[in-house]
Amino acid sequence: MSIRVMLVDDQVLLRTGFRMVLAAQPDMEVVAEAGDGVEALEVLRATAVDVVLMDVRMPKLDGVETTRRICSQPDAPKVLILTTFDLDEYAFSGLKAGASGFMLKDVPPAELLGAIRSVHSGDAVVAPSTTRRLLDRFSPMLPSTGTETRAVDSALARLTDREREVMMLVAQGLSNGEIAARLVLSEATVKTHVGRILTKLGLRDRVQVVVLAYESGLVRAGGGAV
Amino acid sequence: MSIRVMLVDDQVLLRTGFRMVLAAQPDMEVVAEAGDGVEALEVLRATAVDVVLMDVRMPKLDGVETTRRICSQPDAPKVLILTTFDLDEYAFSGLKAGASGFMLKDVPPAELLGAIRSVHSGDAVVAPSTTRRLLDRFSPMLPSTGTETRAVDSALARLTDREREVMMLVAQGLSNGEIAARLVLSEATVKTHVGRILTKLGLRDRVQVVVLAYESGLVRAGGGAV
DNA sequence: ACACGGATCAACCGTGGGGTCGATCCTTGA
DNA sequence: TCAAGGATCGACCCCACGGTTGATCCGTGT
Repeated sequence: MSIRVMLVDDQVLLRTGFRMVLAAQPDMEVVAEAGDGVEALEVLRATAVDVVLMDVRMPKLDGVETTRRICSQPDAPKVLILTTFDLDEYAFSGLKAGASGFMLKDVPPAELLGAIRSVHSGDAVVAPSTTRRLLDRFSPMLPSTGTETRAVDSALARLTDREREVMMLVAQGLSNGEIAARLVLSEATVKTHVGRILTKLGLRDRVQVVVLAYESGLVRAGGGAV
Repeated sequence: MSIRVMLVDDQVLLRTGFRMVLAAQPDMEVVAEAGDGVEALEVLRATAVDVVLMDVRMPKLDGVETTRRICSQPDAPKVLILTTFDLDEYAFSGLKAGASGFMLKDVPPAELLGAIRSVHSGDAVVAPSTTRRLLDRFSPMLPSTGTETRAVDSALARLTDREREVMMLVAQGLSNGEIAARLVLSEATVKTHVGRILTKLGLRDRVQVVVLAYESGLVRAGGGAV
């Protein structure tokens, strides 16, 4: 089945150009268009879409906010943000809003098509020049606070939040040192946590932790580790 | 003037493949090769190079450390890191060490060539799937549907039957001794097999083997392990 | 006949991981 | 106010693990 693409941009000419390029692709089709954010949200309620090409600067509702609302919905399409300049803050805020990619409007068609396919298959795409700035900005890492803990196993439930957090990283194949760096802790602390995890779960070593993490559903295959 | 490329990888076959691809390009030439980090640093002292294609897993001096030393020098060439999988920390630590890019070894040649040109012109390039994880790390929770079994499958196919048999047991959390008992072998033999598995798959330790086994579908959750 | 890859084993060694004990700091709640 | 549990860190020890090298045996293919 072909990739259903939606174009959101206030410039009609630009939409036309993109439609031309996409029309030449056997595995893509433009199923919807919109000239601003409000219109985009309306159309999306009535149309099944895989990938949204989203402009940033638009009347009524800008691309970032539109992206946020789209991505907050269940079963949301992937959003690929397009903009003319990359020296603004739109790139980062757009990605934070849930976009899967960010590209300049002047990319070669072939690269844009590749980006659409990457995004559609679940990957993220960022323009090379933007990537560098992203890396520069985020190399000092932040303490992540993703606490979406559901009721799991009785044994797993006995773990503290912190221990479960460490366990997730162990289950991704990280060493104690790497976990310490990621959480901004000393390696000694990580060893303490890992040791407690092993004791509480009755496991021998971190290898078995990984197995249990997958078997218990704490971690699901396809989580992006590979 | 054409881009002077250096290949650093301990697999001669892989170097040959890359050399073939690059030789067909009018704007590129392979001016140097090395099989490990130490050799790479030596050669670099005597040869002018624009872009280095660097493997991560190598004997003597790994790709990350080699990259760090290269990039710490004035007038250093750009380093593009290549690896088989991206499930480990190599990507991040490589970029942190000063690399300008990170790509999987199984990228389409056209994409690799594009990456080399991007890096040479000063841009940063990161494989799409890695970009996603970079983003995930800093903006919690994005829908992830990693479809990236190509590289895994090809590398997995390089394992012998016996190695795959051992890998299955490793993936169930067994120690080398337990595997030896299970297969009626000496522990030394098991260690040999495990070592080869790690080398062939480009992994660091048995923990990552478990992760890969689940992520690649070699093992599926619900198998009654633990 | 020979080369080659796979399977088997051995000895060495450095390191990361796990066990144990102990310590401080903080929040929560009785 | 004090007890309890969680989070953080350090020191120590031991061993499984992984890297390296090198060896033998066997089947396949040239």
